[in-house]
Amino acid sequence: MTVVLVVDDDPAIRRTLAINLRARDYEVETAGDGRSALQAVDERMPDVILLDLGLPDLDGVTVLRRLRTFSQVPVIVVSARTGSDDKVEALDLGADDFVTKPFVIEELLARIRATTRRVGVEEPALRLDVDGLALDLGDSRAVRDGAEVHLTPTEWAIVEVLVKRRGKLVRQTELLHAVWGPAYDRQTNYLRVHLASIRRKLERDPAHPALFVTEPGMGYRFAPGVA
Amino acid sequence: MTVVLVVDDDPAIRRTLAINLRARDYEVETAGDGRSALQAVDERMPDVILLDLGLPDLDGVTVLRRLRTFSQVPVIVVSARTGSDDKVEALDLGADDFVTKPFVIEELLARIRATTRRVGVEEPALRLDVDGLALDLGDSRAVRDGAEVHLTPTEWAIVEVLVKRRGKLVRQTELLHAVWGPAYDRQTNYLRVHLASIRRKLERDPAHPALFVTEPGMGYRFAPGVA
DNA sequence: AAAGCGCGCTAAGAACGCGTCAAGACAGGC
DNA sequence: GCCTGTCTTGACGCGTTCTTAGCGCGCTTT
Repeated sequence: MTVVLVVDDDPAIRRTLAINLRARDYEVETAGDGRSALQAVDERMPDVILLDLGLPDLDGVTVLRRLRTFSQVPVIVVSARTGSDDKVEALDLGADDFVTKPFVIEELLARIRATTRRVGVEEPALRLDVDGLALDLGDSRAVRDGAEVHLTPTEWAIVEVLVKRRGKLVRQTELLHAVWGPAYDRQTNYLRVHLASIRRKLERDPAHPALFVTEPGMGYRFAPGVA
Repeated sequence: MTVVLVVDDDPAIRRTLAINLRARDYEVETAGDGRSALQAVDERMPDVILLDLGLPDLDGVTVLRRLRTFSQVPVIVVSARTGSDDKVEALDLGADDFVTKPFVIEELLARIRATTRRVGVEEPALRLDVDGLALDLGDSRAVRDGAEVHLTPTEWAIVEVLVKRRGKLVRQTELLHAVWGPAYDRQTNYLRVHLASIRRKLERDPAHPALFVTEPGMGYRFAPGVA
């Protein structure tokens, strides 16, 4: 699980970020000033830090400088300062990215993903862990109840499409088009056969699928957590 | 010397960036469209790419997608598109940063420094020692159970790609592209033959590979420690 | 109630992918 | 010019995966 440390003196921003991050399956730690931020880095070893520059005790720049004396953890500065001087300073002190307030949450999340990807941290977007099933699309690995399961290329192709749109209905023609190409729009029996083997490997009870659900007449849906 | 590839359809921007970068002792290569950009990556192996999204032939997003099928080189998107959707898309496709035009040159330079610094930090994975096998990518030396083993240039090229992405699946087309070039995408038999000799030299039991694992239909994976 | 449809399931043959071997091509060094 | 090491190319066998067809069940339609 990826741990994000949010450092900001404004409780409202801490809360907003925490909610959005937790909704994306990040684990969130918060700090309201520089000292507790540095302490939190020591204790929690976060995978990425969102750092505001305007802190009550230490300047954000100072926090960054001290941090870099003992840790290489990725830092994304989130600040109201828009001047390029501030950006240059922060980046040269070891920050990995610089986002100005007000920010669009989607963009910040994408920048977190980009940064963690570069550093090699596992992304929650590509990793997922529900109901005893662990899937890693980036690594192409699947683990059911602790045991590694082998999926064939076609099975992976189907699983990827469904998982990337988790919760949403994917029509049969869409799946066929994505996996086999436009010419196979009508080969719904392909799906029946391969979904059967996918369920046999990934479902807890293949006879009563809880994860890879059929919507009769429409398509399939990856519905985790809708127990 | 750090090589920067500047991809933009506007000659004025190419020139401006080239002048500024050369003044900072970067080596600069330029490209005005997507195809020549991808070609330049193959030929010059740049350390960082500045990529405009509005190109005359291929969309910048397409360039990025294709690029990521064979190279992990850092990409900073430099675009006039300011929408957060564009940013999210580019970042999730594998871009490392996103700068909007017009940009302050100092900030762009700082972002280049930040990106290259981050990539340089994780490099020292050049030596490794697992399961009786010692590899030194810098020296191109391999030692199996105390005895020095000789690898051919092609074998080294393959091993390097796999080891640098240890644990991750590397697709056959990626390997072929990285080792033989874009024209050899289909020559999967090259891989079969060379992987055989790599295993004969590096695996403890070449008949049952534990390190250089095949993922049928997908690619290969260097998976140390997954005993 | 019967017919039609869509889906899950199974099993078989066909097709594919991989590892292996061996022979030929090629280049560099002596 | 020959020798050595390397890379390419083709062929074969084996195991896996995909395709295809057929059957049964449950739901919807007529």
